[in-house]
Amino acid sequence: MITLEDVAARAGVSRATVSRVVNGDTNVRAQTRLIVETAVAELGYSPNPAARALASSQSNTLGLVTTNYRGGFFGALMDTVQSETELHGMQLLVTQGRSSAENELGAIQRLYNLRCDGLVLHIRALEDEALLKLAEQGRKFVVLDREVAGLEDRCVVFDHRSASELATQVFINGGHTRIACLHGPTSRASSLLRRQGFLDAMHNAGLEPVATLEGDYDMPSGHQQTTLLLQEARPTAIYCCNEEMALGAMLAINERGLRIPQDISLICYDSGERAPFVRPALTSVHFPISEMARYATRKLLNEHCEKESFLPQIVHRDSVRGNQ
Amino acid sequence: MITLEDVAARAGVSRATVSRVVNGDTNVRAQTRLIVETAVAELGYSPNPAARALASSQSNTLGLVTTNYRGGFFGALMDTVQSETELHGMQLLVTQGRSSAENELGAIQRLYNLRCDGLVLHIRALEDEALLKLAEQGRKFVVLDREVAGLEDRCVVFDHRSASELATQVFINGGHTRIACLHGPTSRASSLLRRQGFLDAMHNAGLEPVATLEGDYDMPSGHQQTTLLLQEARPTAIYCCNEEMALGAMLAINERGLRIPQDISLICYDSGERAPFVRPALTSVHFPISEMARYATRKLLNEHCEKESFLPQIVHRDSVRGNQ
DNA sequence: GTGAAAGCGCTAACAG
DNA sequence: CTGTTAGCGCTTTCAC
Repeated sequence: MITLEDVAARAGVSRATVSRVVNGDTNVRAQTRLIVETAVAELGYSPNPAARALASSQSNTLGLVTTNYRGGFFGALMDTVQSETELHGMQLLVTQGRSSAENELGAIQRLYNLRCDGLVLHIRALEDEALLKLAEQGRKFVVLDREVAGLEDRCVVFDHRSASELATQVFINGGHTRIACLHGPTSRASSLLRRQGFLDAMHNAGLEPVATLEGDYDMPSGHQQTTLLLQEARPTAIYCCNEEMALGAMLAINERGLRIPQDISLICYDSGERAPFVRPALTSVHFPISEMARYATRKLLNEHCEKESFLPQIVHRDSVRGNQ
Repeated sequence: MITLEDVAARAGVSRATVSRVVNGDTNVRAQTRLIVETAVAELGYSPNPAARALASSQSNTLGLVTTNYRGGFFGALMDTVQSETELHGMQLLVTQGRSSAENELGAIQRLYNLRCDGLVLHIRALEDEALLKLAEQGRKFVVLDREVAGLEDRCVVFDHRSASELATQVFINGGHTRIACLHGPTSRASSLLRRQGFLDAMHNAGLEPVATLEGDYDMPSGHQQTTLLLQEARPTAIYCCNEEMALGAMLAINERGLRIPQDISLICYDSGERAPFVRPALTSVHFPISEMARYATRKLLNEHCEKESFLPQIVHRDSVRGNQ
């Protein structure tokens, strides 16, 4: 392995100087810099991260902990956070919390033991107090898509309630009155918010929901709940709080011999993975997880980045009937 | 930060001894071990990976490079490789090759520069020669789901041809004669193999394919190709070379007012993400990527693990009509 | 603008 | 079985 020493010898300078040019220190004469740079190139030198980390007591590593790796927008999330991390010349370590507070905390501890310089947390199970305690210990982290009281400045949030309200409003504006909502587990704060947005919009329009059904954010539960719904009621519009459940709902609607949007209109929460690709393409309310993840990573790396807020937006596609 | 030194002082032993117990060296008296262990626990000591890596010139890190992070079975792949890596007390670094030879090589180099002890490569674009050259340079890696001539012992492979043959055979045994195949890009070796298996089975049965169509392994292309197919021909069975295209095919079939399996039977290549969850659940030929990934990781870590081979298996579900 | 020197926290011989 | 002693390759004062 080529070391700093080798490069220094080749260039006829000291190790300190090589270190300076490699790290972009400006206090080096242009000529010296050039000599060193050629030596680096000729030798194919690449700094040893372990030595660097040891000497500087910075690992140059960020950590990402998510609930799980499967489905949903995990790929997009990881992609975004990693791109941003690499843009800063750092590397990313990723771990999953496997949907339990215990595992999530374990993952976090592991990452800190690995000396990560900071963590992006996209977790659901771990309680606020644990996060608060971590902050007290001086740990550096940001929380993605979750509001923690007392940690507002570390949280990158999205207003799920008004996003849902907006989505529901599309139906209402289109003249729909018999509207159902298929939401996620009531054990999750963001599910509750999404449902609330729906209820608020209905209430403000003086409308009674045909039904509010609870699913698991997966396709089978979307299919099952919608099947039950269609047996008992005759909604003209269904609002699905994520894409997977919307796929399940589509299946159930098709099986029943009903058509979208002629018989039933559909809007879903959009992570951009599915909604544009099914037929009919689903009208949705966009959840800008990538943008949020990018901002979260920047925030972690750079204390003073200007505050951004993320507003829900409707993406009109082909699954809604009515005078939009 | 608590160091070895601190623990040594607390326990009244030398640093070397602490290092031994932390690393599970057996040459330590039980009593000494106990004292050290309590000191570790009381102080909350956790070894500094950078220092460790520097001193031992092993990073304790494995790398995984994949084509991309989105869809397909990436989540399962990453999950499996990481679990196996952590089982060995190591950590995993993941990068994507973004489907170009250049990027894939870049990702590999980056990971080696980061001093990864070994790499799991699940890549498509990079040419065999580049891989051969890497091997010559003494780089440690295994190749997942790809056969590289001259590197057979580092490759974990699956017989895509016979998997496809097996799948097609299910249709044939069921009495189908008008069978079409929707395969992936012919630029990819494994796509070609999957198509070949289909053609072989048809040929052996003395049957002429209704059509062989090329898609992009994504849902829109599955939808599009199937739509075209149904305009021009009337197959009773379609074999789809991945799940996403099968979803697209299902949509097209539904749109045409046809039913699965009454009018058209469907079988797909199965990565386990989708096929079991749609309605009707899709009969498929299982591609055991998780098992293969686990084996690949073990192989990377342990030179002498017994050879495993992975055989295609049919998972019967509800999308095939006929006397199976 | 550049060099000398002192570690960063750990592992790995080598003694004893 | 345990301690001593060198480094691992780099960053970082502090002089010059």
